[in-house]
Amino acid sequence: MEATKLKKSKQRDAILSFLKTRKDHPTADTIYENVRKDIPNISLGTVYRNLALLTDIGEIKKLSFDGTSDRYDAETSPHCHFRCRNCGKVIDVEVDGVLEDILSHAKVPGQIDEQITVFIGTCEQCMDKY
Amino acid sequence: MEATKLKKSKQRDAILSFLKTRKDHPTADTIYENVRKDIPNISLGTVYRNLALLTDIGEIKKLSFDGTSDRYDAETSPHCHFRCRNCGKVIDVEVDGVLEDILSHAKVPGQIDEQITVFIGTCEQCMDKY
DNA sequence: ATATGTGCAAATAATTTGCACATTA
DNA sequence: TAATGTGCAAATTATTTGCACATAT
Repeated sequence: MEATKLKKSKQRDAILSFLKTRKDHPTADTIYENVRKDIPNISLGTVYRNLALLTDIGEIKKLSFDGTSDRYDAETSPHCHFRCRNCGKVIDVEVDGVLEDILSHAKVPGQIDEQITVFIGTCEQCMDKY
Repeated sequence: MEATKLKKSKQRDAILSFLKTRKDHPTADTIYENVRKDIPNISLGTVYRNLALLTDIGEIKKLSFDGTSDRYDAETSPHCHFRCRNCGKVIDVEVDGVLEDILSHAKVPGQIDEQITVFIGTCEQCMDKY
């Protein structure tokens, strides 16, 4: 929360650039396993610390879902997510205009900084299986 | 996930009726502490088990937020939530019509069962403090 | 009687943190 | 060289689970 001078770190850079290559909202652990290929002795704690820091400064977004691990997203423009109850997959959903709409209709006792919309259901692949 | 015959239990009844008295989306632990007043030897495990069961059968809803404990809501009609980043409070938001709207605009590769919208920001009380 | 529910305590899973050392500005 | 970042391991927090006993049908 406090303004503190940022120093660059190769760990943070590696975490952010890895995250930018992915559109599937990986967990901290997946990020760890991947960044490790470049920086073998990076620790999971460092991954968590940097993800928290990047989230604080708005470079990335943290997505929390029911029960499971938090996921991270380098795409910060307004969009929604769809999560498959069956396979756990999380994908982006474009809903152009509707977010602004919902914001203008919502009577909220406070100031809104951010809005999260998640659709939950069954994805096409999983529906095909049954 | 499997259909299994439900037996009634006073613990489950107490949990559900307590939850119905609250509009502030309490955590499992808060529910535990309160139900305990009536059923002193109820265990936290039982509270979690029943909350999971009630969620499965759709009697209540489970809300997951950033980092903190899951919260539970006995109000199952469509509505959104507002969460104060500062004090953690979660309150209901009425957005009549907009949810249907967002659903009809969303192009999702699958079948949607449920939709969750959370506004995140600073509540009035917290804004006054600064 | 038999399936389902419970209490308890231990186990798990995700995330955070303290501390001594490393790195950046 | 002073502030910030890291690795490691231990600690914390939330939640789940195994098991023997209790309760509902």
